[in-house]
Amino acid sequence: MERLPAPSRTTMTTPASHAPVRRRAPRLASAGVIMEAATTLFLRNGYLGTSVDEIAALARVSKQTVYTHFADKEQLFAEIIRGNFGRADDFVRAVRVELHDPHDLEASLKLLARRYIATVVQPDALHLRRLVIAEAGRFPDLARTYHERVPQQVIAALANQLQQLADRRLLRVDDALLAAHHFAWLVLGGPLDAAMFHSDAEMPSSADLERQADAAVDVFLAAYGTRSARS
Amino acid sequence: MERLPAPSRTTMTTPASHAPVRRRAPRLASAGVIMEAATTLFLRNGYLGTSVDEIAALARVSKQTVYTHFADKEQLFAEIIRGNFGRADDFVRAVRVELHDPHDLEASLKLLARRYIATVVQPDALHLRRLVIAEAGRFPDLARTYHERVPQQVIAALANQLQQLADRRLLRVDDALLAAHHFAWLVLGGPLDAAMFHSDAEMPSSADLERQADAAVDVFLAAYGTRSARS
DNA sequence: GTCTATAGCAGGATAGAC
DNA sequence: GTCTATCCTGCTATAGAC
Repeated sequence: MERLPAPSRTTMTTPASHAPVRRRAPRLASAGVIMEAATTLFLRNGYLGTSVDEIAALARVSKQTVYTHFADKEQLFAEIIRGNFGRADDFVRAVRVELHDPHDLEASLKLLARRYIATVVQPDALHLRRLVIAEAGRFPDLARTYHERVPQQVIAALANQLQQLADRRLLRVDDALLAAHHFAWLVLGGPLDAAMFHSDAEMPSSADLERQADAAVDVFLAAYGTRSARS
Repeated sequence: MERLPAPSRTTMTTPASHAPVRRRAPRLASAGVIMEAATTLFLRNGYLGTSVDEIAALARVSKQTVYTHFADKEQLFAEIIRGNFGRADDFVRAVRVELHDPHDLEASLKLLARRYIATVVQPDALHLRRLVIAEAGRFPDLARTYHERVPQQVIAALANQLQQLADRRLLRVDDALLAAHHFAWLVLGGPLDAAMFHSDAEMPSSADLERQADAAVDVFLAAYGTRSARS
């Protein structure tokens, strides 16, 4: 068995660090280390591509210790995915703050668009997305729940704010949820699609992504803005 | 070992049935049957989730026969993915035909938008997409090439036609490739994202998808149309 | 709770007969 | 080219000592 390097003891035991974390009894130290190791390996090699032996080795515990904390490999996997349900919370907050009472709506949308892309094409977020999609056949409930709790939460928050802006006549929006989808996919579509198929190394430059973010907002405002600002 | 049902002898030996098919020597019958079986299983259960035993059983050949036709499991997988590079050809042709000299541009775009969604959320196309993304880590070159040859071909064809329409002053387009991305993701974003996370059964209704297609085109034309047609 | 050791089986790939 | 039989490795999960 290959000897794996010691796990970097970063603080990620419970990614959803805000929200009312009512996660049963406080797990012992080793459980956290195991989850950390398993997260790394599942994200890198997928569910079937990761063995419990590897997880134990990376966590520097025996395989049996893994099985005392988690009933089986499936449960460990599910718990890891559920532990990431809060992953978009920071960005959701940013949406609410930035669009609550914007002085310059176009500037606020462009800022959010850039941050939206940055949040989503972050390697961990990308690999998590790939993983959940890859295992949607094996874990259909988990995939559906993840979708509702993470990406759809962002869309819902956007829809909320767009509706408020429409109420104040700062946007012309009929269907706020639809408009939120249009914003999201104008902004994310290109970068996210490319990122899903490419390895981490071959991402577009930040400058390029920012130009795409701005262009997406221009299109969004052409359709939904109150004053057409295109040349 | 579970006895699998006989493969439905449909015609899919070489999905890219048009294009200059220069696929070395004409393979023997069994190779086609094996690829057909392997395609079914890879799409359903993923690369690691599919065993060569299962493929052989579904193809009704012995495992050794699989290995006489394909060097190993990886090569069989790669050949199957490459066999799907022509998957978008029909839609690409439709783009060229429909936007070549449209009498009613809005109607043509809405027709294409509906067909675009239908093409992409088709179960086989969806599972293939999931599969390629899931294995992007294990087969990075294959994933990149697939992306260039299939989804990006569609975008490129769209960009071409949008540029021609812009030359004829039927659209206002600066960057045709960017505009094509905007069209693509306004149309596909919502449905495709939902489909990637959900099982086949829980797709939105066709009527719903058509309304989304129309709404996406409305937004596209608000930004890129020559006469703003929104109320 | 943690370890070492192992059961029990399925995986990819090959040998050798026909 | 196709088969049956087999090798050997690696997998999930458990037993049993401490």
